[in-house]
Amino acid sequence: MVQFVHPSREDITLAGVLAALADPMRLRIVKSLLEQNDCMSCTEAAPCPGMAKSTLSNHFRILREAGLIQTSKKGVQHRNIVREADINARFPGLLKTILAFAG
Amino acid sequence: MVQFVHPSREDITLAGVLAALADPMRLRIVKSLLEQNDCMSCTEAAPCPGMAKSTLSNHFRILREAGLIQTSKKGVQHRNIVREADINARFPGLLKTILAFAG
DNA sequence: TCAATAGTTCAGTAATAGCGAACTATTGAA
DNA sequence: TTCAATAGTTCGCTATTACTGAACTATTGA
Repeated sequence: MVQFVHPSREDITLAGVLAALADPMRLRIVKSLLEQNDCMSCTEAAPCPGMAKSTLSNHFRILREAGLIQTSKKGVQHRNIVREADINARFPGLLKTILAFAG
Repeated sequence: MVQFVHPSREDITLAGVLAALADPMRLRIVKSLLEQNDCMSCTEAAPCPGMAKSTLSNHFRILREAGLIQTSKKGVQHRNIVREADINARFPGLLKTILAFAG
């Protein structure tokens, strides 16, 4: 069983969030997650054409460790949701502002 | 004479801006530049204790190439200003929102 | 002309991204 | 139970990038 690292709300840093979002693919992933409001990684929901599974897994790990998403197991799959409440509590308006400009 | 690379306004990308700001030192540099509204790199204005000159130079280069600052020579020194108008035109509110949470 | 100052560039090392291959965990069916 | 299929992670590799001190360039002023 793999345990996921999720920083607590107060451990989410601005630099960490910005670094996590400073990648077009991860920006798209977060945007997509918010639009679907529930998303399975990899092939299904991730808008990542022709990207290696391991690379995708790494992107999700970076988002997770930055505190942007929460991952839980649901059968074989992983369910990822954006930690909107935590991010908004920590940096009000930041996520919305950034995503407004995301492709 | 060193020529500086400054992307045009429309070449400024969201990912580029976020990547440039996804470093605590560079966030502080930009914040400091805005507060002073005019700033010489290195020792004088940069809030960077004990950081190598080359590292600092590199940070300024990254900010410059992301389109966040404009550098011009003024005698021996370099004058750096934040390209507020360009950033705001491209991503209204983004800079203000991010800097509001910067240390 | 020369020393002092401000920055950049260079070379080396350390850290990180991206990839395929191998591995783990869960489901569902024979 | 056992085995194949599926979803992700981890590993080993290579390629790119960051950090640093040392050397270099450019400008000022004596």
